[in-house]
Amino acid sequence: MPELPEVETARKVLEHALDREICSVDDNDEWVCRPHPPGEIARALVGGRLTAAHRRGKTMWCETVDRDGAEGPTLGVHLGMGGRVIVTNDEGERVGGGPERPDRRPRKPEWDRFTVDFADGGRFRLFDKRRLGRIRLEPDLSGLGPDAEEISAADFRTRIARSRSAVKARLLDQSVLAGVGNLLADETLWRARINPAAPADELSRTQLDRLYRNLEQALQAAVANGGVHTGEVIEHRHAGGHCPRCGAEMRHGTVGGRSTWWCTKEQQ
DNA sequence: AACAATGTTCAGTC
DNA sequence: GGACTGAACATTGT
Repeated sequence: MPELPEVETARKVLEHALDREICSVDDNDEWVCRPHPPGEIARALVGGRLTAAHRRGKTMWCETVDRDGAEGPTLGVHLGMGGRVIVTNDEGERVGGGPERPDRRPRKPEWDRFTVDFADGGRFRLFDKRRLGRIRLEPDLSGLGPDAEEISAADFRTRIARSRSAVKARLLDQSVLAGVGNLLADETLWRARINPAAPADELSRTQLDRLYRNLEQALQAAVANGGVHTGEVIEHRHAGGHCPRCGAEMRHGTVGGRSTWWCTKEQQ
């Protein structure tokens, strides 16, 4: 489920993995750790420590130091479509909370795509059934726009409206602003009563400001309530669903290459 | 059985 | 260069 709110939760979990000596690293999943060959990330980290956990949009990265305390490489962590960060103590108990979803099915060990073991017996792992998450050294953040939680109204307006593309495609474009995913985009557009397919450069100043306000509100609500799936329109995104405000039918289509639902009456 | 799913990236095309 | 499409990744759920 990771969009900005979930990734921020994961970042906080990751903070529990800081300042502990790294004694071994399993980086053998060549897909998740690409382009690094197995062992490369391990060599870069073993003996050192993670010292800070940052986030911009859906991308996280840790600062590191080596065994002598000198600056080490940054470690990029991306959850992809369904990855989770899990940190445990020396008794295997979860620390730092995070999604409390009890596992209904037994967890296969191979779903741990990357693990860092600490000298104190603790462990950090990227748990990711779908293998769409990613770990890499020195991740390139230059292609990311400003974080959706931090962008100003004025910056938001200019960046979104700079193109003819559908406004939803602009919201999803991580180089325009970072952190909005498919569900949050639908929730935001529904709250703002704007058609997802509307050309971004044809939105009025009023609409852009309404979009901005509703993005910030949807973001706050998602953080407070535990994730983007708690959005007001999310449970109505299905065939036969109705708008929870006006009762009109919800319509489905593809916008910006992603599955999209909108209210036929309020989002014309 | 077929198809869609919260994300990114890359190749190909217009 | 910009924008769009489809594929790839592996698994689950409808």
